[in-house]
Amino acid sequence: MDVDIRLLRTFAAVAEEGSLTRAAERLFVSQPALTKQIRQLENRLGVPLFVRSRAGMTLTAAGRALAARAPGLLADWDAALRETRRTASRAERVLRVGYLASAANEATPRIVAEFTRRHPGWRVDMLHATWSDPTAGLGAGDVDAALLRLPFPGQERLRVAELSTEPRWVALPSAHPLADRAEIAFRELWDEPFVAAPAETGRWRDYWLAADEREGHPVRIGAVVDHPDDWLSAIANGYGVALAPESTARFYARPGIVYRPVSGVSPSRIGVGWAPEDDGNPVVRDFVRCCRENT
Amino acid sequence: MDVDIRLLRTFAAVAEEGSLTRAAERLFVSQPALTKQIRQLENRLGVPLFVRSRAGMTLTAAGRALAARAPGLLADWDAALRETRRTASRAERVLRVGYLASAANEATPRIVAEFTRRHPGWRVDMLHATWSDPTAGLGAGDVDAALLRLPFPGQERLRVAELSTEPRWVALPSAHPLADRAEIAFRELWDEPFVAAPAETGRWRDYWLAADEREGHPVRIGAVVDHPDDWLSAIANGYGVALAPESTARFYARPGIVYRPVSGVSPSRIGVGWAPEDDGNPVVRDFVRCCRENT
DNA sequence: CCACATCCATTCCATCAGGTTATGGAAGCA
DNA sequence: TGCTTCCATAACCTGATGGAATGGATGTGG
Repeated sequence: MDVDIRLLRTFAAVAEEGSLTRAAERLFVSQPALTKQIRQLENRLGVPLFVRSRAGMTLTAAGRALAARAPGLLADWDAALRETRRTASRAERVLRVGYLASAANEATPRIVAEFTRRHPGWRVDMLHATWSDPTAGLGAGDVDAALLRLPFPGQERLRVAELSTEPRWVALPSAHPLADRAEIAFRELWDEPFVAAPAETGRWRDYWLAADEREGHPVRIGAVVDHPDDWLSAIANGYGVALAPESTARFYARPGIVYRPVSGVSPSRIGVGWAPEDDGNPVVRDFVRCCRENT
Repeated sequence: MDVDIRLLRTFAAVAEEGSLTRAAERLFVSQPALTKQIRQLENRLGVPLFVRSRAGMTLTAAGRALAARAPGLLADWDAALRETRRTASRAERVLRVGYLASAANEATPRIVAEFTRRHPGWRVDMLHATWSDPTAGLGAGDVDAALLRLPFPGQERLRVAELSTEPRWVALPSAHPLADRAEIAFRELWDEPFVAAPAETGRWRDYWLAADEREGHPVRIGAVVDHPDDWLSAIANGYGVALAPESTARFYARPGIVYRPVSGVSPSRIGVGWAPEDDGNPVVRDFVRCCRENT
């Protein structure tokens, strides 16, 4: 009669979406998998949770009772796991720092060096995040701090200190007609296909498509990627262009790709983030201070 | 990074017992299974939770953090499942009643008939419990009410109304030297091997061994059984004798077994139990009233 | 001092649960 | 009638899980 947490997550997703098909997309599994999971949950509880119809999945009274509790249970559960991880890394004297490829730059080694100088015996683990998680593991509590690009979705629930800004440039295939220009106006890129981050990154994706600075002009998506290497390949292969912070030109120089300054887009901001629970954590505070003093 | 509830239960058991071996016994699985589960939990969290030694399993700091939260999480989880089931059975107009074989007697059909007369459209599901759960499913929230033998472990957390008492008799193999006596004094049975309920039923098991009424005389266990049929077989096969309520003599008459009155033991009490959450539930209250008025 | 008991870890194996793809069936819509 | 949109089912494959037997380390008692 034991029910897996995964089943509860599935249930919550289906209850929210009102549809197996849509929930399946959101959870990145096939629809039949959810059919089975929901039925399994119903069997283990001995209670029907949904009424099936062509219109979708509608909650029964019992389903509503469970749906009302599910978010709280899941949140408590995740909080307990986070707390456990935090305890562990403190006990081991390890500071876990997530970073987005594009947010780690020349300052990073200085920051880490300064931190370890101030905290002998401590180790800094730098954990590389994919673009599908713009919080670089902070949102899930996998890290104690993170070097990020602002803004990102979920920012309200975390603490963030802005460290620096950089102009945004554009990455182009070298064969691109604009590739030999010294500087490019953003409006000239409006009709170009763009290489974008996965859709679930929401606001972050929009920011890098500069969706707000197109004066209503629609975005064309040429490819969706999740990782710097794929990003570079997609651009080199001519699937599209992409905005990128200036430092990317130095860190990800590659044959087949050129980087050019862009006018008419706001600069990118780099920040360091941490969880509100760590406001009083001297180690995290010190790491943030090192970030501030070394950028 | 999703962690199964089962792993948390395992973890809680191991943390409490301080030993894989003992926890394995308690959970009715093999010790290697727990070795694997604990390791899996540690891997998924990326955090060591125990320090292994020949003395057993000792919690690390992170392990203590998780152990502190685990009971609450598990309790919330179980409460949510209970609530969901309760909602379902109310919506379906089904009253689920658990019963111990020995607690259902001649009154039961009258109770159910009276209840369905007062609640047309409702159905009563009678669910038979094994002796390893003297709460007949109430403790786990599987039923809305239960017909029980008092006292039983966990009684404090439930509501109970006593319905009637019955003298306790003894069930003997027909070949037993005492089998042709009209009545037996309990002290004559002190040295007999007894057929007992599983050890995890604690107080309930002790009650049926009349452990308190032996004036310190130790109990001899001849067999452990979980089900009326096994119980009858064990007695008929001469593995031991057992106390039983008088009505058992009528419900479980069988060749090879005789029932005899016993003097010197307290009578057995039958009760109806329900969950405190249902104090305000008119259907459950009515069922309890039907029990009271029909015994 | 050696046999023994007590722990946890490891290995091997059988089983089952979970996922995927492909397909079916029902119902609204044009 | 054909198309789309739901969920259910079937067939298949992989990997996780649990059990039995065994190993290794470490105290303990005669």
